[in-house]
Amino acid sequence: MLSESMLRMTKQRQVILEELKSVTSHPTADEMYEMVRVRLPHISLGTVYRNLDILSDEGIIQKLDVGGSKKRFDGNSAVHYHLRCHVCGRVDDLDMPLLKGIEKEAATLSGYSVAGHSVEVSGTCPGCQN
Amino acid sequence: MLSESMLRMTKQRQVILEELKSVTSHPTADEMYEMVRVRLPHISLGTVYRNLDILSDEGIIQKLDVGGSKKRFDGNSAVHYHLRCHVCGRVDDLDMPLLKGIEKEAATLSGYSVAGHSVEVSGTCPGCQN
DNA sequence: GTCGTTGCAAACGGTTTGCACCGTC
DNA sequence: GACGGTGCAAACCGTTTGCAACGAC
Repeated sequence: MLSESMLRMTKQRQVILEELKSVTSHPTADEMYEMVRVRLPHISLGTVYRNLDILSDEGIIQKLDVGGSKKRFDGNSAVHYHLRCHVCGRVDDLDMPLLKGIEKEAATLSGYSVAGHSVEVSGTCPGCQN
Repeated sequence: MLSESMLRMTKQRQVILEELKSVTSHPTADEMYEMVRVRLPHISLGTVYRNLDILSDEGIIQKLDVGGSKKRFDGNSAVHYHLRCHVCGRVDDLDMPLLKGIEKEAATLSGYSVAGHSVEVSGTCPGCQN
């Protein structure tokens, strides 16, 4: 696609992408900043934000709008559900089959032109249950 | 419960609750502020935020953590799903039966102590489809 | 050489908070 | 009259943006 041909692979963009792909957690922008700074100590937080935005616009990564005030990022661009711990805030993948019928049902009920759906289960993660 | 006995029903709190219960939309805090100002022109935005927080802590209303940067509030405290228009940002109720099995399934798969779940369908609302 | 990208710092938008006064219980 | 609630404004926090220098193509 057109926008792809304009994407320059800078050192910063490459490291951000590699670091995100290397973890199965769902880091926030400032967690990504800390991870990337190990390899690129002079990178700025603004650059991290800009690249995470660009990479998610391209569909290479996912920007998650789960509960909580901070957005999180997911190196896995496939649709899948999430679990969120309301004690420590961590977000885990929920490896469950997708609810296939829900989008068509929602479209019929509401008249919306449906583009997607998300499911978030909240609770206490094993580590926070003591 | 203890906290309930300490709740004072001020004019501001009462009007905020009445206005939220009177609409089926899911207003943001500043939309609530505008709605309430019709009846209480001198109310402050901070008071609106404080009361919305208190009322949702009491379980009288719901604070919605749906996609988008602003939190929204729902006078209907029963669990239900939502639709969000990614063009105009409006949030509608999705009147669908709850997915009963999903919490138990998630708990089994993840080891989480599950407290709840949410489903959000996104797309374009009828009004934004032209 | 062009033009997208970077680092920096300042600005932004939504929300929270400290304070002195006010009004409900 | 005690003490929770209010209005106001300043602070806060995550995120975005303007700008001049930089570097990938």
